[in-house]
Amino acid sequence: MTDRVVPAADRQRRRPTKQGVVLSAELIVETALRLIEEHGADALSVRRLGRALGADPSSLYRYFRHTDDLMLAIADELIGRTLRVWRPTGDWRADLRDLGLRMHTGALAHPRAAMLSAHRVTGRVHEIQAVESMIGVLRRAGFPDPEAVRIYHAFVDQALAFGALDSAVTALPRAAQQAEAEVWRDTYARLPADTHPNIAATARHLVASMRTSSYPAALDLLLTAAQTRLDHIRAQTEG
Amino acid sequence: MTDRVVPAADRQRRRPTKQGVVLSAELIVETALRLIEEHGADALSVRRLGRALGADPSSLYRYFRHTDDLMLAIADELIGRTLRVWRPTGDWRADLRDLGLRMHTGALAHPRAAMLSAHRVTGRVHEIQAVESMIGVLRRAGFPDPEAVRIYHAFVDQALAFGALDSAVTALPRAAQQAEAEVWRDTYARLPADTHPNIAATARHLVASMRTSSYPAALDLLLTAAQTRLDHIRAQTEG
DNA sequence: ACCTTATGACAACACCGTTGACCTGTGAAG
DNA sequence: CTTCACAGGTCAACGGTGTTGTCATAAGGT
Repeated sequence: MTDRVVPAADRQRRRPTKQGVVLSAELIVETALRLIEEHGADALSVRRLGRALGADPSSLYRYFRHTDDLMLAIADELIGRTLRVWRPTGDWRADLRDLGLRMHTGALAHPRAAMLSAHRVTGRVHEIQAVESMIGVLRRAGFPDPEAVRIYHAFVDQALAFGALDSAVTALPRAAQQAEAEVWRDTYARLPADTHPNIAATARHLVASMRTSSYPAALDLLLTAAQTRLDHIRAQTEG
Repeated sequence: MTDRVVPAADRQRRRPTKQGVVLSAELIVETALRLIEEHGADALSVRRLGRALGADPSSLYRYFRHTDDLMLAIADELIGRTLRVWRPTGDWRADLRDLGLRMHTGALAHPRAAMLSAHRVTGRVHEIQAVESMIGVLRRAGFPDPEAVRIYHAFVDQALAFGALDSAVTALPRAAQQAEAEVWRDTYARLPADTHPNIAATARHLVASMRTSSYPAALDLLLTAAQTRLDHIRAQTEG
């Protein structure tokens, strides 16, 4: 077999499956996303997806080389949805903050998909658009090219990494999730001051903080550091 | 079957396998870690682990309820190893930097375990020790309690999130991993300047940067922002 | 109306985690 | 010593997985 996949653009023979469904890459991706959200990340298998579509599992290999290919298509679709609602204003720091928060909440809206795709490079249209936009924001802000790339890399990976981490938490079974919250209240908050002075002194803040994601804080720290760097660069070029 | 697992402490009948190996939870964990290190993350399956140990795969279910159980045992072992080699010096920034990098490389040394445990709160001794140490470092540096907790939370989640993210990349099949590297060279680096000016202008830096983890950069940005915050706080309390 | 061929279907392969039933050596009790 | 309960190793099987070689057929261009 050389390659059973035909590029989406070249497809024309829209032949329905036995159950009357007309397949397409888009339909497959949509169905996969629905499957993941409704029945969990483990619900995504070629066979189950085929069943959900009303098609033989092997038919999907006419559209995607292998499951990994499909994962990338799903990831790109998610990127596209996030980017589509982002409206940059020209204020680099506010724009990046907005985008970061959107990426994070976007991931949390599809936790299982986010967990499976956060670490993938798709090289597809939506991702390319996103990269172009982000680097553009940084360069227009005045960051020299190497610095812009460095900060872009850290920024995007941090958004994806926290998105996946926080998604993993929400994907935990209800019981396990509640149990983890209780560990902070019942274990950490009760440690005696003589053996664990620092935890005891900050217990109240710990319990409060650990209930929520630290991503907004981490994002602000990253942007603050970038701002510092930018001020430094501007001072140098002026002086 | 009620439960085929017997607590490690209660075990006494040390019966060798057909191939003469005497099993134990420790031996299984060690062998699993070796397997991951030597043959990649996807080399770890119950069947392969059984083969590597010289035992029937189903024997392992006498020691661990299921694979997840085994993964957690492995993760627990890793936390211990990381913390055991950390020696704080008193310089808060250097100490946190050192710990962050150790956590990250510790995760990368055993990607599968890192991916499964990054988002879990164990409440066990090693974890508690780590929390106490980190918050202690920040408080001694002069951060007020709410600020110390905020930065601790962002710091530890960042280390865990990047550890898991980068682990996921290395856990990818060889082929997929190489394919991703090629996307930057063959797709991004070849985009024309008229449609994607920002990517075209920074292509060289992008290809170089994307080859490596952005965690060190992200960590330094976080620490820089923390330093800025600390300077600000000190100026206020002095003035 | 014909012919090509894209595309769907089928069957098979080699793997996976997990479990119920079985067998046997171990170690303690008599 | 011998006995004997049973921990712990083994076997075979189940239902799942991704993937591929082969075949059948309907769609579309000529």
